[in-house]
Amino acid sequence: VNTAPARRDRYHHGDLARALVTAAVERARAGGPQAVVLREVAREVGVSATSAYRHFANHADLLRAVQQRAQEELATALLADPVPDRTPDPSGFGRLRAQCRNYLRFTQDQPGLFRAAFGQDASAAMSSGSMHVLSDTLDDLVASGRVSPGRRAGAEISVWASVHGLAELLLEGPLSSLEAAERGVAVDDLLDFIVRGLTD
Amino acid sequence: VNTAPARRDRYHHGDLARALVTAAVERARAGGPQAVVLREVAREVGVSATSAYRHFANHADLLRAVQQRAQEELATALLADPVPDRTPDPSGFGRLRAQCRNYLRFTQDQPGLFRAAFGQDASAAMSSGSMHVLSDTLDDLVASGRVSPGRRAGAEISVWASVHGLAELLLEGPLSSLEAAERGVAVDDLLDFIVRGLTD
DNA sequence: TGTACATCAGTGAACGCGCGTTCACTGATGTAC
DNA sequence: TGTACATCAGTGAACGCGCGTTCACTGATGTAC
Repeated sequence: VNTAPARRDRYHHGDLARALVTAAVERARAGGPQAVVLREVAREVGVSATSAYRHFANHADLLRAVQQRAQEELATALLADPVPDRTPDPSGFGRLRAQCRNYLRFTQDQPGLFRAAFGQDASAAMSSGSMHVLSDTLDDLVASGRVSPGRRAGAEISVWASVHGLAELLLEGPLSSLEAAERGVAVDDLLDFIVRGLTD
Repeated sequence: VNTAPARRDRYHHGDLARALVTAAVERARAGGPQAVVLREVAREVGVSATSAYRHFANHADLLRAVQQRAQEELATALLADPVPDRTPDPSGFGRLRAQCRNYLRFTQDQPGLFRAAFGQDASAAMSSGSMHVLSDTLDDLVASGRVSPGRRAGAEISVWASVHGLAELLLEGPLSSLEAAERGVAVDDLLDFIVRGLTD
């Protein structure tokens, strides 16, 4: 797309590794992991394609860096408070619901990054971001007595799976043809479904 | 892989379209949608690459046929009875559980086909297989009084999302590093989670 | 303060790859008469 | 029953593409003395 190489004043870039990752992330944001083309990324930064090999072993290595950044951005997005004026939360599940909504919102708003975050070999995410966010919230629900300890075990996996699955189905799966209103209903239904699954 | 072209006795193949799809499906089974290489598929069938264009508009068209077959195979797999000697089913949710297990089993046993079924533009699946199977089972659960009518609305989407999500996370997502035993626990937890989500 | 030199970070040209697709074509088939 | 001919289903050679990666290289930097 942007074929014209960027200008650069100094021969040495100074922070080329970071610049390449940033450009690569923006490409992924716009077009998913497939859009992370090494030569194109270098071109955008205004550097020869070869120079990337001073900082990354190969293309897959660059993609791994993008994946990590995408996962971080997703985890950060989960923590956003979607409700400006905090509504009352009698059930106590408001925070969990908000995080699930944020997850689904992120996948809709940033499909490219979402794809990049969970592409190819995403095993590294196990110990990272989104999982911990959900775990913490579930821990608090147990602490406040909303969720019984017996329901806690493995709950983050079930919750995560539910949300992740709906995201996939809506994004490019069989539910991608749903209208906005239908999507909203599906999301609302799923949130209720999740809360019921955590209680009795 | 198999570079040697197949032999053929007659000039006209007779059923080339079907033969190409079958070969393409087997490639997808082995290596996912990316393994469906038009030239390679033609080679395996023992036919020039050009001949494929007598039966498919282009590569994407062939891939669509593969996708459809993969979806059919998944839907069929859902109906398999995984328990040879039928265990008693006091809760009445045995059939739903079995179908969910079958879904997850299919994604583990046939990752390539699963990827092919839900690749790129899978919107066609909306009206097809897996969805209907789940819907029918849920309808029966309502009919037999196991699930209240109020819980029925949109339930297939929530159930499907849960199962599909766990499949994704286990397959190439962040949970791909789980051992077999841990996977089993995650699946069992999810099934309980789903049943609870459907009831109260 | 000046200089030699190892090291680091960049360059441009080139390669091989194998794909999807198009082209002008030829062999086989089946139907009208 | 035989034959002309339109149509269908196949062929092989060729093209353009743009990628990731390697190569031998050059410019800039910083440190030891």
